[in-house]
Amino acid sequence: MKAIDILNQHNLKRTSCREGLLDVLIEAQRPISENQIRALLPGNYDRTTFYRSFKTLEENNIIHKIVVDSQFVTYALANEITHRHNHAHFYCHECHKVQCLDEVPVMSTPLPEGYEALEKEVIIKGICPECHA
Amino acid sequence: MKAIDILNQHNLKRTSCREGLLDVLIEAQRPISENQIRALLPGNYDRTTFYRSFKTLEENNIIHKIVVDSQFVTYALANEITHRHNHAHFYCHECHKVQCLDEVPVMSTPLPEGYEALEKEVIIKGICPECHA
DNA sequence: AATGAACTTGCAACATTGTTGCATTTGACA
DNA sequence: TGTCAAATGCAACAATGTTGCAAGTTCATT
Repeated sequence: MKAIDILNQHNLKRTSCREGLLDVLIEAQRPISENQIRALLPGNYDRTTFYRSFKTLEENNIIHKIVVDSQFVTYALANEITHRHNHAHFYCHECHKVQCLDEVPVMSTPLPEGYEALEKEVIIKGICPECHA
Repeated sequence: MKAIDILNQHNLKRTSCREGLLDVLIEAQRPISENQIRALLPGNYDRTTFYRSFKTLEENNIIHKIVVDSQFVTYALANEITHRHNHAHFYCHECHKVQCLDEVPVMSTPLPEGYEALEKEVIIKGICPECHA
């Protein structure tokens, strides 16, 4: 699926910022930060535009945001899996990379009476395979 | 357990900021934000002092930080339960309150080969009992 | 192709959150 | 009470994110 198709599918205008942003995320295949995206993105977009693009894409469930820490936010393409199910994320303390664990099921947590769950964010922090000595 | 005792137990100096901060968190009995703490805290401490106090208290496992969103961070007292086990948090979209779900067990997620989990953050977002019509 | 309405962008200004270095003050303990 | 390490307040700065508005684009329709 190409960036242009995604935008068309959602009736969003095809602008170079949105298209570039999506291209970078498609290419990356894992969650990356705003700065990483900017480094990979040809052209120099205003921060405002960037944030507004993120917002639009997120509202349309095209991308999703992963808040690892208040100072470390990443974005990733949403796919059929991430779209339908909640899924866990892994953050590596060594290499600081974030991964979507699509294949890891997020157990439905039994909540006390009266609570209605709408979304669920799971972030597991530790050491990833690549960083294990 | 009073604020003073907690500080002594951890060999931390008893300063009015730390003591007040802990008093407010003990009183609140649920996670609250920096601004909420400040509103409840007599005296007017510098932001720097506040942040450094949070850091110290967190490093000593006296409090823990819950990042609901990059723009919404709360702090809560750590207790025996939260200290020993991972626990889930609930964020209500209506009243914007955060709760520690001490009694809700966080399932140990089976990770793919090679991943080592050290911490796990679970935030469930939805509607809390009080906000249900 | 040209038009036009609606949407998107860039800019300036601002708000919030968090950090660092340094001089001053405070707490703990002899 | 004096001493020293630790904590605080201040100033300056950095990063992240938002808003209003003027100018530029996109896209469907002539």
